[in-house]
Amino acid sequence: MPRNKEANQKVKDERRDQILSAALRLFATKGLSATKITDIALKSGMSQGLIYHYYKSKEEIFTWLIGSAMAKMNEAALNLEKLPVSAKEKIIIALEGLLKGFNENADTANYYFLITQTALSDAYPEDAKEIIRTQNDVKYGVITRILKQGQMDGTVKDHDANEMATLFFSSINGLALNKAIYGQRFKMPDSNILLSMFLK
Amino acid sequence: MPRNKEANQKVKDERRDQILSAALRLFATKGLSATKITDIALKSGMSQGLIYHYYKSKEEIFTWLIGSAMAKMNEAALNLEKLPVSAKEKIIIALEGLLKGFNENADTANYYFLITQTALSDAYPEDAKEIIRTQNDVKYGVITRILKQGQMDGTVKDHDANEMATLFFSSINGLALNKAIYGQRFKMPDSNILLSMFLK
DNA sequence: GTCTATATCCAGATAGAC
DNA sequence: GTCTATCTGGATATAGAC
Repeated sequence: MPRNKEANQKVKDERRDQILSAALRLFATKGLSATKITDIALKSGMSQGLIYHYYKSKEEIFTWLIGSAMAKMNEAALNLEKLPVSAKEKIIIALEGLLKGFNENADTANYYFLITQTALSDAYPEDAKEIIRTQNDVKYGVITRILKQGQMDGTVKDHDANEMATLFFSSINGLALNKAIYGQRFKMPDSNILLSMFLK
Repeated sequence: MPRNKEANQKVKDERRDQILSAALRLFATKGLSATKITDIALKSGMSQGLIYHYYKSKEEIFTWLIGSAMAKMNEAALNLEKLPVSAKEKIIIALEGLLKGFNENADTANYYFLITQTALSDAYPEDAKEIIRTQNDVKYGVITRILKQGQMDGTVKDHDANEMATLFFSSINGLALNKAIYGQRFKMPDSNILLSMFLK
């Protein structure tokens, strides 16, 4: 019995992951409202009914995705801040890492779009919006602090750091959306062009 | 009789405009699928039934909006290209005009978001997607040509012009989305920061 | 032209068999 | 745990009165 319990738990986790990964792509390409539970069931290879065995509702799946996306992003941002390198280096690493992520893993761009949609739209679950509202400024804070540090050591341009951070994420977001739209056909621009906004 | 005909036509046009302007805001904040015809009716102050007197379906309203948005943008782009000023000046005018537009007219940002959504999502009308597919490269073409001209006269940086154009619109799009999300609370960054990506 | 009432359909969620 | 069948609500679109 205790043995089976573990095995069962593993199956359960796998199922939940299947659902999440199918849902992520569907939500990103169709939006929450236009994604039907049957779509998710079809794509994850199970019946509609079974979905409800693992999640209470479509909204719950959605909110779960947003929560884990924000958690991953914030973790990455905080790890970046702790790296034992200069501010300038951190900015280069961040930017190149993000662009590379978009190229190598389609889900990365999808997560970005999901977050944008959710923040913008009234039609998304309130608790998902709440997660974004409370957690979005973590990564903004990290980049702003790094930029300010770079200004102190003279490697970063002397524009307003908050405005630069806004442009940092606006541009990244814009690129993510382009990537999500055009997929393989989208050629990521050279990171040096973007860097020239921030670095002296 | 011929007199009334004109008056009637005017009322009809006004009604159609009311519907379009209500629909634009709703589509931009909720997405196509989550926007109900009753929402549009409520916001434009008429009954559901009447909407169908002016438009065949929700999708038709949507496609109409996309068409007019693309037409306006392309017209603006082509006018920009014809201005009797230097390439550098054109880039400055374009960027500052866009940022100003986002600040002064909320609909501008909404149009951008609508277009992004439509390009990305399978759940949007095929003819709307087609409009974007065929017309989106007009403005890309304009900016790319201006950038190349600026490279020839030595005022624009020597990165790949296509990549710079991509970054131009990605950044603009990202800012438009931020504006659409945060409205008044969003402070547009100084255009000089963005310009530093392109100008020497 | 405009409204109210309604037919029709479709999707979310549940129930119950295996 | 998984499926099929079904309940139920809500949204699109239409019909018909004024």
